[in-house]
Amino acid sequence: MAKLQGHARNDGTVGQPSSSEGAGTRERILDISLELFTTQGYEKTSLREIAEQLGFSKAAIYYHFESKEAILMALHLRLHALGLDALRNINRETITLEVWSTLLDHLIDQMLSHRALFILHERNRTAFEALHHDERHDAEHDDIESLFRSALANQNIPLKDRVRVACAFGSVIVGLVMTGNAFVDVPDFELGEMLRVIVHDILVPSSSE
Amino acid sequence: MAKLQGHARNDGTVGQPSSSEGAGTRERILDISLELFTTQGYEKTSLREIAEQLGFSKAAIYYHFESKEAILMALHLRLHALGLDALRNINRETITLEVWSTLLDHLIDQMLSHRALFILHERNRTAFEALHHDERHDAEHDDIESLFRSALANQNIPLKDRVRVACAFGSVIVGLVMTGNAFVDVPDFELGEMLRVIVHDILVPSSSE
DNA sequence: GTCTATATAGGGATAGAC
DNA sequence: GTCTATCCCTATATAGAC
Repeated sequence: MAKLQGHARNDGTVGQPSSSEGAGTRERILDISLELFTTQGYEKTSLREIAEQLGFSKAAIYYHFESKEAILMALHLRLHALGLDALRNINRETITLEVWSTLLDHLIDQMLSHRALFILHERNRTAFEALHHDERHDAEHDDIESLFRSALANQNIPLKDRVRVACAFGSVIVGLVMTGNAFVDVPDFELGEMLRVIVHDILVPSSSE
Repeated sequence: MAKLQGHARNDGTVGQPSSSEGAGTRERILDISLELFTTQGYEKTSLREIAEQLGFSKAAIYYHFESKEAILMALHLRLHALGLDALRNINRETITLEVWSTLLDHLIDQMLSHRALFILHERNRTAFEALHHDERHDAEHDDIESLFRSALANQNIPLKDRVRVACAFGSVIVGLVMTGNAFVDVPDFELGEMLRVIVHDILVPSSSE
């Protein structure tokens, strides 16, 4: 687990091919894996299958990645690399529904631009959770999910509001990643606008109080 | 796949132990599997692991189930066995947002009573989808998911409404199964009421038109 | 109905040639 | 940077004793 391979880069560098251009094989591996992990699931996808689609042998993958898990980790880091710092640097104690509304607006944009990544995460929860347990990727693992989870557990926020935040989050998730191909014809901008309106309806409700 | 084993029941019978009371080993297997499949994922869970928790050997499971897949199928049938016929017998062409609201009310009740089953399904999408492809369990496979999916693709319903249905569905899913243990302290009835209110807010919005 | 023992296959991973 | 060949392990599933 901790042993680093000779010349492979296992860190989160999004990098170009190191010396001469090798057409970014590393990125091709990640792209194919992203697709297969999403459709078949992480565990059901074998390295042989990935290599097959790439046109070369299974063992070649090990030049680029230390292990199968490392591929998933790299995809995980792609998610982290999205500009979600805005979401992480908020004060979790004094947060209001209006702030959540703004955050979800940003999140909708990110999800529209990187739908495939979010779908991967959605459909491989257990695999990603196993990642967290194995390798502590420094500090507190701060993806968007856990940000929301911590908010949902925050006793300072009234329960009713927390449930609404959860539902707003769920609306975005389902609207963008869980519907399969139901809304593929709809332009991203249009779909995003609709979701923003609905999120607003959830967080600033007409009924009650 | 098609070969039936000697004395095992591979159909959907929820049945009691056949002859003398064997304490319903079949159901015990399903309960343990439900738990392990949910926490670790279907693929990551081995029959040895299941047997271990049951206190007997791996091979014994094969007396009760033809295969590992058959266990998942049996759990799938538990979902089917929930009284969701009301949802299936609706007219999909002339359905309105009000009708959807009613259906979701029922769904919330079902999810509250059988949370574990829905969580299992949520976290093992790919495994369940593989089931559908392998074995055509007669007729059109009519679980709740596909009911919603067909509604989301129904061109007779305005796009805006379809997106709202998706979000309402998503709110219920996330509120009940995707939040982990965030709302475990909240009594089912209270949580259900909150969700019903929010679903109403989504489907009968204050903003727009 | 549960056991032990075994067959068989496939997975991840490594060594070393090119 | 990719290959072939191989190791080792674990998984599902079967056979047959008790």
